[in-house]
Amino acid sequence: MPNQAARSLVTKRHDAVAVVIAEPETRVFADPFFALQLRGISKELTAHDAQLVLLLTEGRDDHTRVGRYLAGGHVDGALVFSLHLDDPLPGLIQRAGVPTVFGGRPGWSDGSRRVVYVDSDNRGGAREAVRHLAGLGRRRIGHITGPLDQTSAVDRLDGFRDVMVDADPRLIVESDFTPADGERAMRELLDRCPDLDAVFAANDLTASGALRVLRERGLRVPEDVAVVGFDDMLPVAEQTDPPLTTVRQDIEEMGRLMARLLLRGLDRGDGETGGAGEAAVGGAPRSVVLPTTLIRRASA
Amino acid sequence: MPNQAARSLVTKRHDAVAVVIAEPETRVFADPFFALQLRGISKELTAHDAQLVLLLTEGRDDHTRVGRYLAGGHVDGALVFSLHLDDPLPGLIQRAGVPTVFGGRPGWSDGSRRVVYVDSDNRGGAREAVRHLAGLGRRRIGHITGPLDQTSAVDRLDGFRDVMVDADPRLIVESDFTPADGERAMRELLDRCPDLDAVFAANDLTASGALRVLRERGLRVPEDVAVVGFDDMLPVAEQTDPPLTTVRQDIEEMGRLMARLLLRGLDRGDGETGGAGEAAVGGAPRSVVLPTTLIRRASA
DNA sequence: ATGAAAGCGCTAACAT
DNA sequence: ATGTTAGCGCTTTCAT
Repeated sequence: MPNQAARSLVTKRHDAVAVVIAEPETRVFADPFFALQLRGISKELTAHDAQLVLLLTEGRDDHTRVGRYLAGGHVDGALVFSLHLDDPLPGLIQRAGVPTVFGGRPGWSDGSRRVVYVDSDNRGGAREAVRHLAGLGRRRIGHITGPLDQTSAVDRLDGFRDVMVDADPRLIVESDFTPADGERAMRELLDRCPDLDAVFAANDLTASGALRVLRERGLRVPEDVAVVGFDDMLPVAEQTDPPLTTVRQDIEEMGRLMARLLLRGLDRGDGETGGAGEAAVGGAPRSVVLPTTLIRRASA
Repeated sequence: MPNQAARSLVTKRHDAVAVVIAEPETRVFADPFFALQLRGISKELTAHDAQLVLLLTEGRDDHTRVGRYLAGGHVDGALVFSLHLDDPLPGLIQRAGVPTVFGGRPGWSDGSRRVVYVDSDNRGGAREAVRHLAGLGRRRIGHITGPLDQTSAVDRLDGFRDVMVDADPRLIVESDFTPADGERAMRELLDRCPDLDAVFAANDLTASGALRVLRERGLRVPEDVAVVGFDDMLPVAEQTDPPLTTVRQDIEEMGRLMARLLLRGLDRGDGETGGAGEAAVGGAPRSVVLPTTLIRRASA
């Protein structure tokens, strides 16, 4: 069997793609989100005989290591996740000159660079969630946000505001996508506005925490307070009591699409079509935003 | 900066190790288990400047692909997880001749090969769990097992039997480590033995499903039925109602240790010591079994 | 001590 | 169509 090192030496191709996950906190892995994306990515990569090199970064010092690795030309491209606003990674990556697709719309304001990303329609999905609540006759609708240094959280908040134009600011409380902090946020919301009749939580994990607090306070869901989440993580959304009405995003498909866009950009695209939200068939890959769907269960 | 391909061509080293996760079902990623192991592995590898190449196998056909990759000499070694009894992977790996450390005791009976693995003391932990229940005065103790084609599940069942020597066979029901099937198993247990007063579930996820069924049937935990889990996955065990008494295993440490053993076997061991359950300091790496601890919360 | 050269195993370009 | 050869960028050996 052929020796890969010799092969790469002459072809300058490695058939390997780096997946960079910035994991500043413990949170990332408490959450099936990354696992699902990874799975989508893995499927697409193996279908193209490319390997997945996983780069987990725990802190600032790791960033330089990742930058070095990417610049070292070990991989043909990179898939990068969960950038926060102040993240030095994009700069490093650009300097490394590696073809990259981002997971989620990057947050930096610099419009000069043309970046390719895959995201869900967070804003549209949030609007649909809140409109659903309003359609149920709810008027005092609270929102538990995600961490506002991530665009997904900001976009969902914007969607909330699109519908609740004059929302009482006390009805919005920032949280961090974890169940535990979802509990804290729900308590705060209830303390500020005991008369609220609905909550839109920025993800399912947060919603599950909120549900627990509601029950603990003796409030019935959905009769007293209706709850909508975001993500539709099956193991969470179907197991809550009551089962969660939520905005579904196809996370595995996002991963698959990221890999596909990257591979295509690397000229390995074989003209394959199909799949919802496909980017332009020929030419340079462009960002794609996938649609979301409201899944009605019992909580709203 | 140096070209890695050229470097590997002459040094025959890649500073990369493969992590192979056999993922026959969807389950693997619903479960934070692998994420935690991965994190431990990643930490140790990056500390030694080695890269992590992730190989996910979805089905039989993927096995040959993995075998080919491993035999292709792309990586210096492999870390292999979640083997089932009938798994063709070990054979392929051995044929590929790649240094390997297994996660969890491999199940095949062939004692001829000397394999290196890292595992928790599943049997001992299970014994401790059941003794705790017995110490609470419980007599009709049920056991919801994991999938019995995995050694971890078998070992925990053996631990259960060590204490409950003459256990009524109806008190044992096989499950698959998921919350949903945990519910099913708990119902079955209750239908068979309405008088049971305790349950040892083979993992926390299963226990959480059992807890839900118990509440749904109006049984109080721990007054009517005491429950002990296994794993101590914080996001699960602390969030259940009531919080779960469980057997803790240090999953991240297992991952770290696997990587350390492998690296040492590759002669990259720099004499580093420390860490519980460390294998022999010099010489070839040997398997290590990490201790478990009972964590008392409210459910038993 | 520093520098020149051979060769790792492959692919691509060239010659037959 | 098949066979031959240069050279990818590094490390290691050997000579200065």
